[in-house]
This record gives sequence, C-alpha cells and structure tokens, in this order.
Amino acid sequence: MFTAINEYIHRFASFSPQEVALFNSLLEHRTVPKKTFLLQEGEVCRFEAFISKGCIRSYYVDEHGAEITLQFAIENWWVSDIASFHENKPSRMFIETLEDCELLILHPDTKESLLRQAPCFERMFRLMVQRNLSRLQERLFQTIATSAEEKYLDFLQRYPTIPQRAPQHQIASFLGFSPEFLSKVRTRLSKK
Amino acid sequence: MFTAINEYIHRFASFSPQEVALFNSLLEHRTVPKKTFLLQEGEVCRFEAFISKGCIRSYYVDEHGAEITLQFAIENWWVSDIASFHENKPSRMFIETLEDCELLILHPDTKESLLRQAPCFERMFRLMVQRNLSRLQERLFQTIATSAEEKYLDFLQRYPTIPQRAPQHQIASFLGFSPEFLSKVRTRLSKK
DNA sequence: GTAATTTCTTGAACTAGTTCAATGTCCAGG
DNA sequence: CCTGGACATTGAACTAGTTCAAGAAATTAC
Repeated sequence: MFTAINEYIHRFASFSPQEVALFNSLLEHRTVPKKTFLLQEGEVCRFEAFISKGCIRSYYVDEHGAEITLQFAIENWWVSDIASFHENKPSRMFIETLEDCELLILHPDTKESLLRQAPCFERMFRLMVQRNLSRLQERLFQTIATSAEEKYLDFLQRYPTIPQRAPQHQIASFLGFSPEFLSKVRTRLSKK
Repeated sequence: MFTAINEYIHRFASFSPQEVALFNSLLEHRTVPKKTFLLQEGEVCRFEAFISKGCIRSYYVDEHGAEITLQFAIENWWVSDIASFHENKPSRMFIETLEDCELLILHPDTKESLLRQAPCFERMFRLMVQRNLSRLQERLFQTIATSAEEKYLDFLQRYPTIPQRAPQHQIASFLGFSPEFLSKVRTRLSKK
C-alpha cells in the first residue's frame, strides 16, 4: 500500500526508516468511488491526497457557469487546494474523482504533526511545490503562446492516459478552449 | 538595508535573532542599473534576488520572437527561475531590470548553507512558494476565463504601480494579448 | 536642442476560436 | 433490450482579438 508513495518521497529527499514509518503511520487510507466530490466550492479543503490508484480532476467554475479544469491528477500525484488547506479559507475549486480511487490522505493536523516530528519533510514539500510551480509556469506560457492544435498535441504527449479516462469537453476546458473547437481540431488532425 | 526583508520573512514564520543574523550575513547586496539582464535564455540561474528597491521583469520569448511576460517583480518580491536554480539546468527565461535596483541575493551555495545551518528556513521557503503557486493558479484561471478588458482592469487593481514603470506592450504581453489590442481596450475604457 | 529610437494609437482586413442549434452516438440503468 | 441522459460532431453565423502598416507622441542619446 505504501510502496508507491515511499518511492515518491525518496525522489525528493532521503529519509530514515523511522521517518518513513512515521510518515506512513500518519496517512489515512481511503477508497472513494468514481464521481465523488472530495471538495466543493465554498468548503475548506482539509486534505492533501496522494493518489495510489485512480484519476481525479480539479476545476473552477466561472461566472457564466463554464468549467475550467486546473488539473488532471493520476497515480503518484497529489491533489489538494493548497491555498484553502493552508490558510483555512473557503475554496473556489471543485475536486472530483473520475474513477474509483485509492487515496493516502494527510489532514491539516496530521501534516503539522509530521512536520513537527520530522522537519526534514518540510524540504520534501518545498521541492514538490517548487516543481508544481515551474510546471504551471510552463503551462501558462503555453496557454498564451501557442495555438489550440499545438496545445492539444502537447497534451497527448504529456498526459497519454487522460483521453481514455476523461471526456473530451473536460480536456478542452483544461486546454482553454471550447469542446466544439477541440472536436474540430481533432478532425482536422485526423485528416492529415 | 535588511529591515524590509526581515519584516518579509517574519510574515511567514518566526526566527530567533541568531537565525535572522545568519540569514542577513549570507545575503549579497548588489546595486544594478536599469535595463540590465540578470539572466538570459540558455544560462543557468544562480540567484534568488529579493528586491529592496526597483522593478524587474521576467519573460519568455516564443518561437516567433514574441515576448511573454511571466512576472513584474517590485519591492519586497523575489525574482528567480526556480527550476533552473534548483535543478542547475539552462533557463528558458530572460530576467531584466526595468529600473535601477537594490537587490539582496542568495546563491545556490549560500541558500544550501542557510538551510543546513537553520532548517527552519525550509518552512519559510515552502510557504513562499506555495503562495506563489496559488497566485499563479488564479492567474491561469483568469487568463482562460475572462476577457481582455476584465484582465486589464484587474491588473490595474492588483499592480497599481506597474503602468508607470513598464511600457504598455510589456503589460499586454503579461495579460496575454497584443499591444495594439491593449491600446484599443484602453481607449474604449476611457470613453466610458 | 535635435536626431534617433522606442512607444502608442488608429484603421482596415483578417482569422482563430465561440456560440448556437441540430443530429448522431454511446453507454448505464431499469 | 430499450430508453434517457451525457457526450461528440458538424455547420453556419458571429466576435474577440490579431496582423500589418502608417503616423503621432514620447524618451533617450548625443
């Protein structure tokens, strides 16, 4: 149950067996069916969830009711609204499972307890968030600088499993254009 | 010289006088004239710079030679390419002063030394990066979900000093549209 | 103080992407 | 097995934003 997450944390830093044991002991294991909301707009996010199995989407809803997908999270990724989690404030996001999921969960108090008992995890979380930040910078750049077609092709490379796991209109909302246009881009590409 | 940065770090965590003294002792103070490149594409970023005075822009250049502004950094902000800095790899960014600047600089080795001697700074940097990440999430959402006019108005609220400090075409490239269109948006707004 | 360069504005022609509506497809549930 | 709802496709009309070109305004450099 913990092999994946233990491999994961060792990619960022080294930990003693005791530290790993402490970490594992603080994780809550949870099984969640598909189409379940882990978080809805207005709620405070009380988890950071590591996905051992399954696929989860986080998204915003804009003033016209349109969805904008922030993230497709799959195996070996974390999902949370960190701003809401850390500042204890209502979230603007929805987080919903796309498949049946196996999660390993940290709560605000268990995370604090972990960091108090084993401060070396601060480093791991810092490096994790840093990596996230640079990826998001790249994505913003791409959102502004490239055409819908390029974005879609790049998406297929980067997230090869998502097209089988999420409907197209959600992918369009991740890439930043309308589902109809994604459909047109796809037919255009398949004619080449 | 250190008052601003010391206030800044205390907003994220508490530090003993010794820790603060160590931190300050590791900072390199540097004065940089306007229109100086702190980093150019292809170089490895060897600094995290806290701006005591001045204004700095970081941007990408896309395949057609167009600039995309990632950040306008002013007093009490940090500027760096964290991916390049931490993974020691060539950057895709340019970082250029818009004004004469006073900077307090951490280098990769001084940062490591700081974190080794005073691990509590891990926490501060983690919280800093987290805040950055959530702001960038908001910005991505806004880039996708709102009109040019809304983006510009929101920009004026959020960065009231930048219009006096940076040319309009750079602001347009931050907001994600062409300088000509920004000009049109502005005349449209001023007619209201 | 004037030349040179960068920045900003305006207009006309264009295009990438949107919106709406209609039709077709694919399931999941009873 | 058939039916209702979600999902995808297509086309036509539209629009927000782009591109190009030219001129005006503002800065900068000597």
